[in-house]
Amino acid sequence: MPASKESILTHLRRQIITLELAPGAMLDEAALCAEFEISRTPMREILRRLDGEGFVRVRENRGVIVAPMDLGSMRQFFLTAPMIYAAISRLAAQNAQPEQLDRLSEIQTAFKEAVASASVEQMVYYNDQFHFQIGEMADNPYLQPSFQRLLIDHARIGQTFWQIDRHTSVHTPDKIDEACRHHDEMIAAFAAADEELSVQLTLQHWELSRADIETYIHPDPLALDSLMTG
Amino acid sequence: MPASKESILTHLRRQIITLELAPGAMLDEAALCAEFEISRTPMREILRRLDGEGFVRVRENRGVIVAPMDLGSMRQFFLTAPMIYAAISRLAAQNAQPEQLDRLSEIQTAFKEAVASASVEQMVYYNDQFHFQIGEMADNPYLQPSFQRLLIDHARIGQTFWQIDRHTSVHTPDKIDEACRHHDEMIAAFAAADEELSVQLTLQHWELSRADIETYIHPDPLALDSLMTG
DNA sequence: AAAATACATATTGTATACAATGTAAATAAC
DNA sequence: GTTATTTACATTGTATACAATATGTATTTT
Repeated sequence: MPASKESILTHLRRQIITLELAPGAMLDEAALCAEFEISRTPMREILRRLDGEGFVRVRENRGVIVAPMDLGSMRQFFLTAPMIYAAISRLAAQNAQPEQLDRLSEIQTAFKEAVASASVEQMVYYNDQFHFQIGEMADNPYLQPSFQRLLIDHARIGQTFWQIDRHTSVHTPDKIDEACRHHDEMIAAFAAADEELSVQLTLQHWELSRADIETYIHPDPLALDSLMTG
Repeated sequence: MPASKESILTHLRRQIITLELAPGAMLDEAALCAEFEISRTPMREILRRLDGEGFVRVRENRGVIVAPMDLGSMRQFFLTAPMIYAAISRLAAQNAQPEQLDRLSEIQTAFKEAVASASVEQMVYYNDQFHFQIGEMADNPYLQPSFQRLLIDHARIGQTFWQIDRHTSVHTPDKIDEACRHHDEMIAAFAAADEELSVQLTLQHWELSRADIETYIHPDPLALDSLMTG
């Protein structure tokens, strides 16, 4: 039984934000057709849609690659994210519908389960879903596309550093617990339609993430003398 | 000779922002194929790309329509535009390349010609191109998609009110001259990499546009007594 | 006569064959 | 031995036939 287009889109989006498909990786059209048991026409449509959403890049006559993550856009990412996140958060507080808040709580439950089971991939996925849902709540067709592009790279950058965490065992579960608490507080702020609190919490949440990433970009230098003399 | 895909995209984008294709209008796939002498496959790709860019909406099994302009998103438009415009402007001042500034000047020349020939459609088109180019200069892959969506509706709203202008003869060429002067000053500010001035001019430019539109939404009420007694 | 169903038609979506383009290996030229 | 050019192959793009879905009309039912 061939997969539905919607499910294939979801599957590929997930693979990309969890780095299961690496930035810059070539996507083989024929292989994907075989994998999902559909013909080239709808698969090409899916890939072009993912291009429109910023997940992949379709290059004329030269195949499709997963959207690269270069250092240049990293700078733009840190510059842009807080502004858009704050704006989305304010709008979410203004416009959140009860059913949307329920959905947000559901996602948060799934996120907590992922934290409990220490699955980095699941954590990244449900964290992304959590913020995506906030974007839905904001209900601003102009900001949405930028916000969603930020989420793609935020997930991928986060995944990168959380993976490093696992290897180095440097990881502080405190950070994740704090992020989780932020989520709970944000849900409450949205439900209370408290714009200022929503923005404030969102910026705190961003700062936590930013500082975490920065730690790995600018780590405390090694003690040179001990290396030289030890 | 069939038209190239790129030229078809440009053509349709232009028709949409100049309201030659009205918001909500049905696009007949077969008719477009005949018009541009290409088969359905590449035409469908074009329409889906335009969807990704926010020009049209592809509805599953129910055809393609020009992106509608409802009152609800109008509010979001006025809320969002100044923030994004200011951010793009600042980045453009930071990152503008000489060739990009040359191109911006070229577009401004074309805009002035449109003003001189009083062609509303041409004015809207080159004004859009002018701001689009500023978006290119900003070179921020995260903001670009939101900015471009704002430009689509800004062009269409502007076109709407300029057309009313023509009918009512209420129009003040001063406004257009002022917008034109803003453009010149913005070019200079970008060239000087003066971020603060760029942002300030952009917000002035926005305010001019906003006030102009508001005049038509909230016109001075008619003098009731003169109607009753006249 | 109004509502519901079934049918015919038009439109959209998918599969696939064919054409065009890019890539890489092999040969030729220097 | 290195660089060009040619040629074969793989991949991407396009046209078109066929399948599925929606829409509007005619027929039936109440």
